[in-house]
Amino acid sequence: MKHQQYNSRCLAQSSASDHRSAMKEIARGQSLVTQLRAIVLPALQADERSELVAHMFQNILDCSSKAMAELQMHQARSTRRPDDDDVLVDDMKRMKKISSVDCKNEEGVTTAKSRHQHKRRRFDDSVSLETPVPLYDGRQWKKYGQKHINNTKHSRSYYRCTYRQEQGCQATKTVQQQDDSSGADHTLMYTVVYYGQHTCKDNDGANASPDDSETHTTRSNSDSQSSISSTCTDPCDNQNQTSLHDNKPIDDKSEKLVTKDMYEPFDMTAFAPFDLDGWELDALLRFGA
DNA sequence: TGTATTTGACCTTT
DNA sequence: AAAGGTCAAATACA
Repeated sequence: MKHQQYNSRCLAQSSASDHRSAMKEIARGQSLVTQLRAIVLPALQADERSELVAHMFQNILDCSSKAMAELQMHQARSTRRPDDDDVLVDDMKRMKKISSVDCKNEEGVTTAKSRHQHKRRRFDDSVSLETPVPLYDGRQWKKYGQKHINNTKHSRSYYRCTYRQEQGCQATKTVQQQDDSSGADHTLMYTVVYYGQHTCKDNDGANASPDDSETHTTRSNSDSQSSISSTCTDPCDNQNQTSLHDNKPIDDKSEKLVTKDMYEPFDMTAFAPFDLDGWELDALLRFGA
């Protein structure tokens, strides 16, 4: 009996590790497809075929996302131990505690306490990948914070799905430039960690109103050291910010490149290099070179 | 003027 | 107490 329990636990553990390595591979595949898309799409002319290619890239990414979700579900099941029930109970208690303080004052205004109840996220709920194009993943993200992380040169940026409010999509991600990212090939690499699954239905833009199509707008801001665009253009790097396009330096105007509709799969202008942020263009061109 | 981003403050977890 | 995650007022931009 004990032997049987031991065996089933071993099986569960090996299966969990299988899942982890499979998830890693899928994440790697996603990263590669994303990078490939970033190279291929700008090179195509805006015609029906390029739309088809964009659509196919999106489908590939959607498939791998679904596979990832399946694996996560299986992993959650296979690694679940009896004492996890205690954890669940503990979490429930905590939730109750949170909701109990989620009160409003007499004027009906949410208090500071209720606003700032948030649990630290669990790393095992996440999928991380490395990419030179951290925002170019076919999803629409809205930045909600940035934080300097200990022992790292570059700050971490926090993004959540644009459709969080409209559709309650809980997907979030963090993006952080790797400290050792300026290697021999000068490719800036970013670590992107995804938390939660997208439950929104917008990704082909079909359900989004035209006004919603743009969410990722970054700008260079001389008096601030943040934003993703300045993650790679942190104060130390600012001088190095030159456009690699035709090796021309960025002028004042192009320094404020705005990415409009860059995640709109069927809008081919979205993939035009000039629609990319300076840092993205930089990463893209370096990677493509 | 509306919207997105920045950034300091606040909160939870470790 | 330190670190990480989130909020929301301030700010910047189109």
